[in-house]
Amino acid sequence: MSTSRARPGYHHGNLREALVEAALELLHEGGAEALSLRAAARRAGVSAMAPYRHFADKEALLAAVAAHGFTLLAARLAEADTAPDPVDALVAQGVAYVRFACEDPDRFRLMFGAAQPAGHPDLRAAGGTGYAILARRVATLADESRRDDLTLACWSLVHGLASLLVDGQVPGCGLASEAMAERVTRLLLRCL
Amino acid sequence: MSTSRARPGYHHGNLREALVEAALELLHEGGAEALSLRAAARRAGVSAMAPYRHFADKEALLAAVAAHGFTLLAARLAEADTAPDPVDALVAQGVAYVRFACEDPDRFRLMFGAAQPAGHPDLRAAGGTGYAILARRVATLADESRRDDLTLACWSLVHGLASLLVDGQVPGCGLASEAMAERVTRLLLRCL
DNA sequence: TGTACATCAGTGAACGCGCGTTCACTGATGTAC
DNA sequence: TGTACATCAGTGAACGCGCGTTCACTGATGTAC
Repeated sequence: MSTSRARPGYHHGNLREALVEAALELLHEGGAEALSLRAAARRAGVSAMAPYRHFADKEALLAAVAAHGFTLLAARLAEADTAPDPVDALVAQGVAYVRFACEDPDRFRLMFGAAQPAGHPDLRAAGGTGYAILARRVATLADESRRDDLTLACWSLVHGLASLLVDGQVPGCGLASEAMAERVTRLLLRCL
Repeated sequence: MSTSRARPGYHHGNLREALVEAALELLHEGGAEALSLRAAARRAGVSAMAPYRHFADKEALLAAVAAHGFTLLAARLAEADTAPDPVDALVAQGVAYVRFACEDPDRFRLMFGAAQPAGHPDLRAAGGTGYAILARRVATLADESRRDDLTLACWSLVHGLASLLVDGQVPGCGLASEAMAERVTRLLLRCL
C-alpha cells in the first residue's frame, strides 16, 4: 500500500486531501454555490465518480472541508496565544479569530453553517480543539465560578464580530476589523 | 387600482406579500435549500412565472424576505426595551435577539447570509432600524467616548451567541439559550 | 352611462444547465504461494 | 524470482431532477371620452 505523495496517473495517491484542497479553492473563488462534488473532482483532475471512493456523499466532503478549517483555526489561536500577560494573550486570540474569518469568509461560513457537528465526530473534535485553547486561557484569568460564562462570552463576542464583518453588516471592514476585535475584546475583559 | 386584500382569482391582489410569506414558510420547513422561486410561486398558488412581475430575480425575493425579517427583529427589540432600569432594558434586548434567532434559525441565517445589504437599500434600512434601537439604549448607559465600542460589543456578543446556538455549536441549546443570553450580556455590562 | 383601449398581472410551455448519484466496468497494486 | 488473484481506486456513460429564466400569450382592470 502506497500512501506516498506519488501520483503515477491512474492511482492518485492522496485523492482525499486533493479533493479537500480543491473544495477550499472553489469555495474561496466562488463561494458555497461554486462548491460541487463534480467541480471538486474536475479540479482534482479526476472523474466525477472518483470522490465516492473517499466520501459517502457531498455532505461528507463538506464536513471534511469544515474540519480542515477548524484545525487550521485552532492552530492560529494557539499561535496567537503567546503574550506574557494573559489578558493580552486572550485579546490576541480574539484578533486571530476575526482575522481567520475575514481572510476567507466563505470558508468561515461553511465551517459554521453547512454541516452540523453532530453526526460528524471528526468535525466536532476539530472544533473542540479550538474551544479548548480559548477555555484554557480564560481559566488563567477568571475564578472558577465565572469561567464558563466568560469563555462563552469571549467566544460569542469574537464569533459575532467575525460573522458581522464577514456578512458585510459592519461598515468599517478591511484593515479596521482587527482593531475592532481588539477594542471589543478589551472592553469585555474590563468585567474582570 | 385595487391594493386591497381581495383575491378574486386571476388577479391575486397582493402577490408580493404572499410570496414573501410563502418563502418564509418554505424556509422554516426546509431551510435555505427548500426556498426556490418556483416553490414559492407554487405555494402562493400561482404560475412559476408570476413572481417575475414583482421581483427582478430570485435574489430580489431573498432580499425582501431578509428585509421582512429585519423589520420583525427591530419590532422585537423595541418591545423588549421597556424595563425601567437601562441595564435591564439592554439585557432584555439581548435576550430578545437570541430568542428571535432560535425561533427560526433558517430565517436568521438568510437575513445575515444570503443577500448582501449593499445593493438592496430597503434591506439595509430595515437592518438599520434594529441597530438604532440598540444604539439608543446604549447611549443612555455609556459616555460618548465608549458608546460606539459598547454598541458594537453588544451587537457582536448577542449576534455571536445567536449564531453559535443556531448552528448547534453550543451544546445546551433550547430553553437555556435565553438564560445564556442574559448571563453573557450582564457580564459584558459589568465593564461599565 | 357605455364603450374603446392601454396597461397591468397573470399563464403555460419550453429551454438549457449542472447537479448528485446509479451502474457496470477496468486498470493498477500488492500479496500469498 | 515469478505468477495468480483478490482488492483497491479509478473510469465513463447515463439517469432523473428541479431549478432559474425565456418567450409569446391572454385575461382582468381601470380610465378617458
